[in-house]
Amino acid sequence: MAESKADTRERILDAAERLFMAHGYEGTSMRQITSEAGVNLAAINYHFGSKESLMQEVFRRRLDWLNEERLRVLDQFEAESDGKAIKPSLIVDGFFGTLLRIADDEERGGMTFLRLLGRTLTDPSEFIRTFLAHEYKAVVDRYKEALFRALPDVPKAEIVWRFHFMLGATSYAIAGTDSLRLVTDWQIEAEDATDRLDRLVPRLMSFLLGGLRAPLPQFSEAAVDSL
Amino acid sequence: MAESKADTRERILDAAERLFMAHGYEGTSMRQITSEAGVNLAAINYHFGSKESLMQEVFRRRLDWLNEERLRVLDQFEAESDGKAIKPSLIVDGFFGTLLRIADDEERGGMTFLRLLGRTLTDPSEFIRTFLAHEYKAVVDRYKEALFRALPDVPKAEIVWRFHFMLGATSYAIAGTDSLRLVTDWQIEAEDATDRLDRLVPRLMSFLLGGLRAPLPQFSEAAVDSL
DNA sequence: CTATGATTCAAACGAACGTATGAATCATAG
DNA sequence: CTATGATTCATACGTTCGTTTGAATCATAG
Repeated sequence: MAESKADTRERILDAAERLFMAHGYEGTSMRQITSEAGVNLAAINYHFGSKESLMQEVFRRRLDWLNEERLRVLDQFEAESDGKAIKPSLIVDGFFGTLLRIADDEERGGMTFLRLLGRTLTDPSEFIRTFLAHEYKAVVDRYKEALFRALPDVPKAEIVWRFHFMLGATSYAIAGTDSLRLVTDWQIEAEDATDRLDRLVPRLMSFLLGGLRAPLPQFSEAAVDSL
Repeated sequence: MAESKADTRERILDAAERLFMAHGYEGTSMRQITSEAGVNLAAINYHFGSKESLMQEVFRRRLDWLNEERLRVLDQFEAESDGKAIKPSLIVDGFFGTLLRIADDEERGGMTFLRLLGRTLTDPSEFIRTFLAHEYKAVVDRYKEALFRALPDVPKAEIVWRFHFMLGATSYAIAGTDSLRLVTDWQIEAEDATDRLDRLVPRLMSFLLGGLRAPLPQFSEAAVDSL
């Protein structure tokens, strides 16, 4: 019984994860989900209550581990650095590297979940954004604090902005991997898929760290005083 | 007559732009649009043919100017640099700065259009992505070429990736300005809105250039040969 | 074996969706 | 002023949406 229940629930979650990634929340119907999962239409409302709750559960299933792992990694860095600030490259890797390495980990959602997450960060639906914001807040706050300590000469506002920029570059890098690839449409040498994934992490890391450590911007004319 | 027609068309486009930005394409109904525009429900199908065509017209109205301006700026840089490569900072400003300065230009769509564009780059809807890709291709190709010449020591594949990352950071910076602000939730000093916008451009430019000029990534073990 | 609670199922609900229609209204040309 | 073509309008069409319902089926406990 418990197995059947868990089975149906997981089949629904898997199908929903894939379809929400491919067509978005509004663009995916419950009939598509239950059809792809091979379960009855009413199963979603029975097991999750509503489409919204299903969406939240799709994320919670993956984010619980991700956020715990991110905190665990940061704890470990802090324990190993006895009092001194952690290197920015380690902090960035703890947050973004931990996320990106899910790509190879089908158990944790793989590329499907990564793309879903990347796209959802800019999703227009109100309840999704508030849910994600709430889910992320604690972890982001800890990483921000770590960056403040690691870069004492950089104004905090600047660090927050750059964290924002890093989030954007990362989410777009994974969400757009085959959507807006058309835009850039690299006639570049066609690295095969695995290559591309293996190399994405170091490539993105270099970019993020370069941006994080870039020279501070010069603001024109007025309003320079507060710096 | 022509005025009334143009008026209705523009009222629809304005309302659609705002609502698509706020709720997404799938999340916005034709009844919401016509209601907000103060026109009859059938007006959209009469003037645009379908909801999809309306969406395309919403973008074309803004992108036509943006793409022309980007090409114009690049042409000018090339003319002024007689033969020599253009500085990366100018190229980046030509592409991303030109975009971001729309924020202050209500005539060209202002923040509403910027947010819509940022969100749409990762939109799940198939036809939207193909439309945008087609609309962007020519301009992106010219800017890529300019970057290739400006950074002859950086492998082309790397430049293409970093262009991708810059696109992501930018679109997220504008799309998420009040959505995922919750995530970062800066208790930082509350710069007022105009300040924030004035400073966003130089802040983002510093970040983008830092990322673009970052040290090249080191790939682990195998597959380093092709570099 | 029987009873009980959990799960699945087919079927239907009302609401909202994008689109189509034909008459009414409008502005202009002759 | 009248005729013509463009625009607006109220209304309806057929689908699809998320959700609900009550009976059928299943697994386990007594």
